[in-house]
Amino acid sequence: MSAAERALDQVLRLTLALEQDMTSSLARVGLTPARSHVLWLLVAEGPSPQVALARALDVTPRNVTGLVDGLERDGFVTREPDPSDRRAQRVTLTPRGREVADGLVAGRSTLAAQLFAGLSAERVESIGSDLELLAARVEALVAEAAG
Amino acid sequence: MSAAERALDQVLRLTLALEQDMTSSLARVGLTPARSHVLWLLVAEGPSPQVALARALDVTPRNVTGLVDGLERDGFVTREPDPSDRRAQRVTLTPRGREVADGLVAGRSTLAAQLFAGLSAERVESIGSDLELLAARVEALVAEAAG
DNA sequence: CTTCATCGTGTAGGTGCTTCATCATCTGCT
DNA sequence: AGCAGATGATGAAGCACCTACACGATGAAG
Repeated sequence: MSAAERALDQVLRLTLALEQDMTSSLARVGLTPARSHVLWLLVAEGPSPQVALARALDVTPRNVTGLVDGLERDGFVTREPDPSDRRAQRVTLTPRGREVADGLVAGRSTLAAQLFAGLSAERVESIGSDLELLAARVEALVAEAAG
Repeated sequence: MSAAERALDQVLRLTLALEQDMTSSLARVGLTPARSHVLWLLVAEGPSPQVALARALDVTPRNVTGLVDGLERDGFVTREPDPSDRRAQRVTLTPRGREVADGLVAGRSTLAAQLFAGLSAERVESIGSDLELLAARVEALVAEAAG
């Protein structure tokens, strides 16, 4: 097995472990990965119509309806009429939703700190740019495959 | 945003892109990620009882039943009686299944080569060990959370 | 030979995703 | 103003992946 294949294996191992870690962390606060993405967006963008969420998440609007259904049922968001478009539903964080969403942001910082603890700033920067290169290459492959 | 957070963002970006790339590649040969894992195992381990697959995949045996149902329906595997245990079903690759599974192995090599093309051997090794460190740390977090 | 563990699967259900159809509303063009 | 077509959200139907629980069949150990 080549060095590149070994490195790829480590990437896959990392992705698998990260997914497990994030899924279990989210479950502890009553969230799933997909629903947490919605909260994340709402923190970043503020109250948004569902179609905007669908575009940002790269999923169908129908799917956002379902995700928001779950978040609404669990008290994280509410649907409110959009003042500028009577067709649209503006999804808005409840106080509890904002609390949990802020926890997500904090959790991300904590995870970053744990992952790179004890590494010099230069090392972290270097790892970051390596990862950026890899990510860009995979994205290019995806774009190529799609186009 | 700290350097660590920026690096973590690149990890997440990489995982997202990789998932998209792999999912679409697999779809082209009529496979889903979960079903491809089963094929991958069958290549590595040879014909296996379903309970062994469940343990290796870290999912419930019931789930393996469903995955094998799909693979069987699509002609990738067959269920055969286990000669040493009449309760067990030995899952075996069909010729077509083996062909596709060999393609998966080849695809992984190709992807590794594309990802690390143009990088020196030392650089690839270095990236690999960085990734290994990160993966180990995340796995430690997962184990801690589970325990 | 009885008891207990194990293998696979039926049933039921939750989540995430899709396509297609539909209704209400918005928008641009005449 | 009025109409045609685009757009926002959702119902219906369906697939993939996963779970827990229950059960029948078989294995293994006393």
